[in-house]
Amino acid sequence: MTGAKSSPTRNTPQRAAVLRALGNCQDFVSAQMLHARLVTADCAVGLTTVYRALHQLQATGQVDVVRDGTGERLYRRRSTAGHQHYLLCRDCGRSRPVDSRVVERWAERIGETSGFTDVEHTVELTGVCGRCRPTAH
Amino acid sequence: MTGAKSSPTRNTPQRAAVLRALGNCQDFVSAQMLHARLVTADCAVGLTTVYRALHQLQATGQVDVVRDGTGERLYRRRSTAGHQHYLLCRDCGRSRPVDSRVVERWAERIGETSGFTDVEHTVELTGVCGRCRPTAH
DNA sequence: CATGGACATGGAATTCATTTTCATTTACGC
DNA sequence: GCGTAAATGAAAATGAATTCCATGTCCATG
Ligand SMILES: [Mn+2]
Ligand SMILES: [Mn+2]
Ligand SMILES: [Zn+2]
Ligand SMILES: [Zn+2]
Repeated sequence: MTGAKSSPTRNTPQRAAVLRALGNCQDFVSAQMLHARLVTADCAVGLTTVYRALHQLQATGQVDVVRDGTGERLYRRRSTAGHQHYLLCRDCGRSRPVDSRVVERWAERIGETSGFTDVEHTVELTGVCGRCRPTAH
Repeated sequence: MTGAKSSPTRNTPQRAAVLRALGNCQDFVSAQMLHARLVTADCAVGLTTVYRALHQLQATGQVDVVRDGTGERLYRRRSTAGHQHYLLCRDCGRSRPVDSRVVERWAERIGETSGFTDVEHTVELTGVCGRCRPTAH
């Protein structure tokens, strides 16, 4: 087995701050945005540490990660345990979870029949939300 | 309608070279890889031009684009007209198209029922192909 | 209380794909 | 051939993400 090396994690105020700031965000935020907020707010945290914290949170399944159009990673705290996919507004970033059971089964089936192992999937939906839609004249 | 601005395109040897090089590739390649090949081969093309050519090809639906684990964009000439999704080997990059009709319908339905407009989707599958799978002892 | 070592931090420097700039060249309708 | 908009490409800029590394903090031990 690949040595199940539980990431050794100490509780530091910085990590707490990152998690807290993440909790205050309604929607997906980039590491940079998050860092900017933290600098503005009470507890300043280094950008490097923000990235490290986000990596850990991802590794332990506490955040969902998506990529925006430019490839930048966006993070969002995962409330309900479990895998989720989202529909994101390309303009404002607003997001909503979507029911992806159909896709999960589809991906699973491909994993079983493809001859590939460890099949993982990325599914992202983007659109323009009601608030961002230009009202017809 | 959104002004159907047909990209005015002149026929240049560079663009031809990019398209030709792309045709010679079995699988997804990055702009950088493609550029490296072109430099080695007969017809050298500037990196900038490679990027520009790929953008056009993407805009006109002549290539499929995916992102690898690091977010780098990979391109592949689209042989059969129409939308495709792929299962990629994380180790060697080998790819195979997958039947995604289920997902297409799913995405379409979400587009209709979500209150979002212009819903687009990204679906990527990655795994480890037979050739890359470490043989059990 | 030291002392030590493992873990953490964060500013600076680095990496690297992609984009921008801009002076120069080229394709092509007339 | 001419004129000009389009295209090219070298160099510089951009920007997210990572790596370096000197410094700081936690904690188990004696
Ligand atoms: Mn899923
Ligand atoms: Mn599709
Ligand atoms: Zn919106
Ligand atoms: Zn492989």
